[in-house]
Amino acid sequence: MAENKPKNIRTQEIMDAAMQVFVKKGFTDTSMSDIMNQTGLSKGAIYHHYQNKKDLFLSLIDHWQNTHFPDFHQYDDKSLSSSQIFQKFSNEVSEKFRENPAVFLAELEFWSMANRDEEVRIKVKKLYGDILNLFENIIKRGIDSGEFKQLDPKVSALSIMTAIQGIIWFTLFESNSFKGEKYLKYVMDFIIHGFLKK
Amino acid sequence: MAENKPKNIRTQEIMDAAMQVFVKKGFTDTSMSDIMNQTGLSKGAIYHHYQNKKDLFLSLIDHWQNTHFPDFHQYDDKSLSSSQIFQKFSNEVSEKFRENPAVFLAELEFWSMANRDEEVRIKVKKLYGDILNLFENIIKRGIDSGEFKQLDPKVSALSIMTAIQGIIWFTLFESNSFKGEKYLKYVMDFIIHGFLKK
DNA sequence: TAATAAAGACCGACCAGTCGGTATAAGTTA
DNA sequence: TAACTTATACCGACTGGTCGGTCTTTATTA
Repeated sequence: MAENKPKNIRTQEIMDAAMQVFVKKGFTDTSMSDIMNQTGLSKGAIYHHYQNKKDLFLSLIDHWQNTHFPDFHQYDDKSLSSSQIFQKFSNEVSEKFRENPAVFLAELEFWSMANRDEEVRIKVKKLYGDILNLFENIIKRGIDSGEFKQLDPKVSALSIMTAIQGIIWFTLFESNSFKGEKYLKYVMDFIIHGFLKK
Repeated sequence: MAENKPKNIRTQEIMDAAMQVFVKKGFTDTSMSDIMNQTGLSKGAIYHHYQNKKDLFLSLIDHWQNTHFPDFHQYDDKSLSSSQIFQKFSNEVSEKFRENPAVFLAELEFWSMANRDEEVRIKVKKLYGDILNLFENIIKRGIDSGEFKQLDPKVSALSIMTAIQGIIWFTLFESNSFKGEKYLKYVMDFIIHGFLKK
C-alpha cells in the first residue's frame, strides 16, 4: 500500500502523472486506470482527491498555468523596452520547448477539449485572455513610448500569440527540435521589426 | 430501408455527416451510432463502405483536402505577383471561414489525432507538407523576381501557415466571426509588407 | 425483351470487452 | 481512537465490430 501523503503533495503527483497520460492519449482515451498505473495509486485514492475525470482535467489546466507558464510579474519591468520584453518571452518559450516539448502538446489537448466542452472552453478562454492582455499592454506601452508605430494592439497581440503557438507544429511533425527554436527566433524578430517605428 | 445509392455518392454523404460529428465530439467520443444517426443509415451500411472507425477517419482527411482546400493549380498563374497570390489565398481562407468556420475546427481534430496515432500523423504531415511546398515556391519566385527580400523560404512559409492557423482561435473563443477576417487581413498585410524589398 | 444470375447496398440483433463511477473495507497517522 | 488516506470488489451503460441475411440494381443470356 502506498505511503500516506499530505493532500497537496499527492495532488501534485497526480497532476504530473495525469499530464503525461492526457498529453499522450487525449482526454477520452485516457482511462482512470491509466492514471492509476502512472501514479501507482489505486482507483479509490484518485477519486478521493478528485470528484471525477473531468474535475481532474479542469484542475490540470490550472496546474499547467501555474507550472509551465512564465510568471507574469517579471514582465512589469519598466527598465526593459517592449521589444526586449517580447524577446525575453520568446527566449523563455524556446527554453521550455527544448526542455519539454510536451508542454505545448498539452495546449493542443486544451484547445481540442475546449471545442467539445463548455466548461473547458471558458477556462481555456480565460487562460489565453490573460496572455493576450499581457501582450496587449506591452504593445500599448511600446506605442506610447514611441518605440512602436501605430498598431492595433489587440490584433497585434493575437499575431504574436499565434506565431508562438506555431511551435506546436514542430512537436507534431518534426523530429529535430532545434528547428523549432530557429522558427521562433526568426518569426519573433520578423514581427518585432515590423512593429518598430522606422 | 434507405434508398440504394452508388458508392461514390453514398460515401460522400457519409463523409459529410462524419465530418460534422467528429468536429463536434472528437474521434473517440464519436460513436458509430452517432454517424448512423447523422446519415440515417444502419450500422451495416457504414461498415459496408468503411472497414472500421479509423479507416473512416483517415478517409476524412482526404475528403477534407479535396473538399475544403483551395485548388493548387490556380496558384500557378504567372501573371500574378507573389504578394497578390498570398492575398488571393488569404481572401479565399476568409471566405471559407465566413461560410463555415467548422472547416478549421476539423484541422484541430486532425492535429490532435496526429499526436496520438502514427498513421494519422503521417497523413496530416503530408497534407501540411503540400501546403508548405506551395507557399515556399511562391516565396522563392518572389525572391527571384526581386519582389521579396532575401528570406528563408522554409521558415517564411511556415510563418504564413501558422498565421493562418491562428484563425482557429476565433472559432473557439470568439462568437463574432467578423473579427476573424479582420485578423487574417491584418496579419497577411503585415507579413507581406515585411517580405517586400524596400 | 424477358428471365435469370450475379453484385452491390443495406439491415439490426448480438457479442465480448471497456469504462467511469460507487460502496465499502483496510491501512496509516496523529 | 478518530480522521484521513488508500485499496478492492463490483455495477450498469456503452462501444466497436461481426454476421446471417434481405432488398435493389446491374449484367448476362436465351
